[in-house]
Amino acid sequence: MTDQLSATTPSDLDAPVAEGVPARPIRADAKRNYERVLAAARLVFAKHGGGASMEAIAKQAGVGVGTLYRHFPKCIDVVEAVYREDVDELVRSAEQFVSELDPWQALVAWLEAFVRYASSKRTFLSELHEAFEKNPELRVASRERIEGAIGVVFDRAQAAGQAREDLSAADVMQLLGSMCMSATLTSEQSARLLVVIEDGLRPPQ
Amino acid sequence: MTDQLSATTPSDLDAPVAEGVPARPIRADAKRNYERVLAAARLVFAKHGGGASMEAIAKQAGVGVGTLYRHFPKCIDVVEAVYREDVDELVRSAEQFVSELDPWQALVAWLEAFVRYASSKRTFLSELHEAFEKNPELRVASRERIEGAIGVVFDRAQAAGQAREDLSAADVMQLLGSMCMSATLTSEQSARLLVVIEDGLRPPQ
DNA sequence: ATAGTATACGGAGGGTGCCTCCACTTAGTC
DNA sequence: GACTAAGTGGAGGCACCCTCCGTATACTAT
Repeated sequence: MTDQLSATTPSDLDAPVAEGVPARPIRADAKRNYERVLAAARLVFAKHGGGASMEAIAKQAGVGVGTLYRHFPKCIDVVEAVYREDVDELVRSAEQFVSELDPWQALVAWLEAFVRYASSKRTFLSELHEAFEKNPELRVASRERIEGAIGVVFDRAQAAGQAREDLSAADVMQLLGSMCMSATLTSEQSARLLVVIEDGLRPPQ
Repeated sequence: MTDQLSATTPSDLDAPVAEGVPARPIRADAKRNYERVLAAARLVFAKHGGGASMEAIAKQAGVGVGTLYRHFPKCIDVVEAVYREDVDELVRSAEQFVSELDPWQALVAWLEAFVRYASSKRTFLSELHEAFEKNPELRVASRERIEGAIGVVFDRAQAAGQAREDLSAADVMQLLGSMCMSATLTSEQSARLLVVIEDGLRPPQ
């Protein structure tokens, strides 16, 4: 019983498999419901934490549980899909900042986006952990994607002489990531520490 | 922790614990069942992973679920109690190794015990994470106790000139702990890496 | 348009797990 | 031995995950 939707990102939804046999396109209502469920899940997770029930998500999305399970065979698949979207968002925001802001501002903006992203995962850690356990590829792939995103922003700032040269993007990731993972971090504290990190990233005078 | 019972349910409704005249002692059958449950839980967790059901644990222990819940009001409390015992064991083994082995052998023996301990947590991580989330004190206290244990062993090895001087026990803990936390570590790999670490801890020639 | 069909939908219900409740039993005390 | 607080067991309530299948609907071919 394999379900193609479960492990795909929304961008894959509209294209049939380009493999000779012309599969039917995804039905419009199915695509709509998939997106509604995902949006609902994000909302419910934000409100009730990662332990929210499938019934609650289905209700919020205005669909039956059967529909929900059609798109996400297992409970944990919803968590995974939301997380993948969040990582997408983080990657996309890096590109956006690079195109709109000057190198230093883009770096700061992205670091702040990262802290926001990480803090939205605080109520969620157990479930995310479970998702990583079930599917180790998710952890590795996500880390790579995030490192790629910060790489773009950070290298650009370095190239512009606005970030110190003796660090790599991976270093910054390590520093910020582990800070955000700490179980006792408050949002005020993270704001203060982020300033410290930002100042520390400037080239030494 | 010398008294396991008092640590699990500190919120007793008992009369004010006046030093001299204690309330009734814990009944023999209650104590016996507490220990049977804990032993059963360890067994079941080892066999079925941390997601084992309370019913399974009660059955393995040969008690009713009511009894189980009397001792451990919440499911996660069982996880926590087992974990606390494991940390105890780790601390005790440090003392034992120090008293029985020479400084270097004791260090190696303890590092191996730690890797064993950590690997027994592999099937358990989500639940442990949840326990930490519910009770942050557990994480901090356990870390301190473990660092205390390795401190004894490592400092002794340093004092005997059998471990390099430019490291602290916390450094060793950091190195080994994060190695063991990696989600993709196999037991063969951990054995190989442990040898690397052990050799690296020797004083430079 | 219309008919035909693969696809998708909904939600009742099966199965399981956490936890509560309380009638019964028992260890410890007098 | 009688008394009583402490402890026990397990039926049952509730919530949750997931399956199943009758019904509805979006697409396709004509």
